[in-house]
Amino acid sequence: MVIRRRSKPAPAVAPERGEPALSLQRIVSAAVELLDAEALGGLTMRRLAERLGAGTMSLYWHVDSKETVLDLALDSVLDYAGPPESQDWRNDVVHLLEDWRAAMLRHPWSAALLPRRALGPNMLGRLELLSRTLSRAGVPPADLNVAIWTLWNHVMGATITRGSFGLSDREMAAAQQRLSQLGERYPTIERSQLLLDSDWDGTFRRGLDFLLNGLTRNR
Amino acid sequence: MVIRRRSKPAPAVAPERGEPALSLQRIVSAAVELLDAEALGGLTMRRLAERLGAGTMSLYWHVDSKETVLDLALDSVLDYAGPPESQDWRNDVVHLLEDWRAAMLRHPWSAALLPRRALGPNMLGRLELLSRTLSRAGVPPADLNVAIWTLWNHVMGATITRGSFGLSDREMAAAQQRLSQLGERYPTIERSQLLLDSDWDGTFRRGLDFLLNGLTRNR
DNA sequence: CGATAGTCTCGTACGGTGTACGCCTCATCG
DNA sequence: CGATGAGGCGTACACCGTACGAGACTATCG
Repeated sequence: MVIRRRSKPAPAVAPERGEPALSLQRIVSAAVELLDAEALGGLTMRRLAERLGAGTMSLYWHVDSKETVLDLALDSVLDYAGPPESQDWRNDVVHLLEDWRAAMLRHPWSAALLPRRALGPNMLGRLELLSRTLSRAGVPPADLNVAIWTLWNHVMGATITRGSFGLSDREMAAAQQRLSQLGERYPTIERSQLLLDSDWDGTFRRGLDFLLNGLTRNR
Repeated sequence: MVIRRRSKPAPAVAPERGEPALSLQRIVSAAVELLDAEALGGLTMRRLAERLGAGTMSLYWHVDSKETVLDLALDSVLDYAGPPESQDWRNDVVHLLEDWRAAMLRHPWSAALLPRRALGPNMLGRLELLSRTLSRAGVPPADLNVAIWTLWNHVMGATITRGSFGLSDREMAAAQQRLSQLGERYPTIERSQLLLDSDWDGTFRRGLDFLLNGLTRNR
């Protein structure tokens, strides 16, 4: 009887012609695809390798650990080529932050990865750009860090909220239903249809306006 | 040779006299203790059971899955007996939100659990209270949801940021060091010592003021 | 040419995880 | 007494991340 090598399954994502079969870039982008398709729980080193047509342990030549893969995946989703610096700094800030939020909402798993300290180059690039723009707008250096973090907080909070609650209409309707059944315990938020009638994009935009007003008015 | 039952180890957390050995309450509070002591990765169904002096699978009589345990642990950390309604609604709001943030910072693992839709009774209670207070402050019903979510976003964002970046001085110094070595790529945030010189509590408070000003000024 | 030293791939194995399943004990009730 | 059901738990399974070391292939040097 002939023992034949188990044939390797064809990779779901073929390497570009002439490119190395495995590389950090290919690993990261395959990870993003897998996360997009199957959410956080779907990313497994084994499945990631399979998708690349490689052995599981081969990944570890390019990558320290699964944690690294996640950090890189998160950062890779945040690349940004902002608009050229315009005269209207406020427009620039709004654009930067709305794009930021949109990028994360495009990849719903990214919100869950936020609560880890991971400052990749793209994240830092965005912070740097935000910082420069605010400086240009006249925010004095002493207030700069406050301004940056406040805006960052707004983006992160809104992203997580939207990602957690804004997903499925069916689910939200069910939640609101449950809320109604709880009856008299939560009358106010039940009356305002907090879970159903929320305009997430508008809320983000209005909160942003309030913050920008406050941050720039008092010099 | 006598085969004797392996003696069960004494529980780290003894049941109250006359209370059932295992109960949802005891499970949840043991989970919180374990999370406090060993962070998210330290919570294991096996270790949780061991801590309670019970068999692992016994937990599943009271609880559907580990997910449930986490949801309950998160919510249990958020109970709140607010101050009696005072005349100063703004004070009430600030107190509620600062306590909210403080409660989560007291249990650093809680931030990582946020990005899951889990509206436990305590969470809902806080939302309800916030909603009532804002109503009392004169926020019209049409703006209520925007106001609630904006403030919620601020709390969540600030909590996650603080929990991620405000932890270890040593770590932050290292990060800022790395940032300096990256040299010319991020000059602005390097100059402002974004990672080191940040006043997290002050930032939270100031951002909150801006939001409250904006949310209540224009009716 | 052969030897040597990287660079990269990967099979095996280990200790851990969450939990499905079924058996056990025990209090209660008829 | 037997039946019932609540509650506890041991075993087993599939799956996870990854340590380890053996190989393949290439480049470099004597």
